Amino acid sequence: MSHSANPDDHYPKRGRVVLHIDMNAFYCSVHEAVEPEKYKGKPLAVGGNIELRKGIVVTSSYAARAKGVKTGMHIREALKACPDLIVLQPDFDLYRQFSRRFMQIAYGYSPLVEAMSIDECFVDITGSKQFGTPLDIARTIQDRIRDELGLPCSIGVAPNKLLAKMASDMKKPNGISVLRKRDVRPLLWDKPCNQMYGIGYRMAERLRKLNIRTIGELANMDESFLVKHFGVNGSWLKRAANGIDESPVNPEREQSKSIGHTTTLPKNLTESADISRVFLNLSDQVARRMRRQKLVCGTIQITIRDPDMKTITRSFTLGVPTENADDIHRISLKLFERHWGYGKPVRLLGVTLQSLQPKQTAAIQLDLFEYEKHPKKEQLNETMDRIRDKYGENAILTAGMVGTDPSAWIRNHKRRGTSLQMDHIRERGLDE
DNA sequence: TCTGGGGTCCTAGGACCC
DNA sequence: TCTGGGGTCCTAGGACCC
Repeated sequence: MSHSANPDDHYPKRGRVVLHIDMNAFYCSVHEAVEPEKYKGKPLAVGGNIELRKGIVVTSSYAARAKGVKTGMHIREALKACPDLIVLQPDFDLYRQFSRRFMQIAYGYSPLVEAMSIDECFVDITGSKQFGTPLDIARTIQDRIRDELGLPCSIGVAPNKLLAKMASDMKKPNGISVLRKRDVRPLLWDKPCNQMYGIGYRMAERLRKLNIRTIGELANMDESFLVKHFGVNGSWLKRAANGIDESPVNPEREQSKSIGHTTTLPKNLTESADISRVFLNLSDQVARRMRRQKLVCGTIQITIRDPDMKTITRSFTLGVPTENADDIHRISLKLFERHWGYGKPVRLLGVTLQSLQPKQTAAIQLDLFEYEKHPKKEQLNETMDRIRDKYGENAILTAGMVGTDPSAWIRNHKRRGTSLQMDHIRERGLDE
């Protein structure tokens, strides 16, 4: 494996070694791993339900990609390109279990694991010499994820997060790529700017207007010129294009800053009864997710999208933070009525909780007496949460949640008993 | 008969306070 | 009649990411 007997030789004297693990076609791969006899090697897409106007490909398997299926494509078009495509509805509880398990494997080689999203993480292995060279460790992790979970992944090995992230992208699926600072010039400088992590469509356009098309051109720009045009972002741009990134791998992901749910409605809605029911279901689900993390929210934001895809948000800050679905429902409706009103059709509705803080600190900061004004309600919340954890979201429904209209689909998936919550990983780290 | 859903971070103006 | 400067919070929107 290693060319040198001493792994020491493969670690920098100064500086870090960072891995970026990127699961390949994650959602589809999970379904293939769980039911290989049905799905292994088949053209597969995880996507929305066309009947409910959610007909978009979220992820597709490599077999499907080979036939022209792409993320973001309408299911209809995907089926045109690949008639034998199997379309599956997403199962996020299942994905979260596998997410946790692959990160746990990485955690065996360093405590510095940062969950970046459900299918990606960074691992700082600067201090992991006892497990071998960086390449040894990357291979071991990749093998174990394949053997123990049945999932493919790509791994980037680099001196920082930015390069590790870009390295994991270079060989898919099942690749391992090393990207050192000296590789940046030959490998990245001739690539267009938007290939750089952190530069999206808009920024690339703005750069193009300044005649900056490649990462190399960006790297060689005058910093003061970039700062003049992009403010503080200017220095970041130049440093990134030169492969410089000091940001640490942070295993202690702070608590969530916001928790939200949005849903595209099966049909545009205008009626108050329908809209109220959708907000009730959204409020209920979002409040439950917040309580699971033992948080309360100070601000409630709603999202409204009209049939032309124009989206607005409106928010309201409470005097006293809450954890109750009915408070959230009441405020959401009030915001909707104040800023939109009935009769104007809406295509999508959402509820997002912000200004989150631990319930404990809220209770201390605020007058405890004021806060515990409704001890019975708190007990009721806890009891109902427990029952629903055990028997599924539909075990208890409040009046008004039930509807023949499919807004109820929001909670229409059963929770598995063994389901592991990403929320908990975030909250307590990986070694709970 | 277009274009899902979950986030983070940043900006910018106005209110309000000192 | 003119009018500083700093700071925080709230609100709305936009860019970017997976």
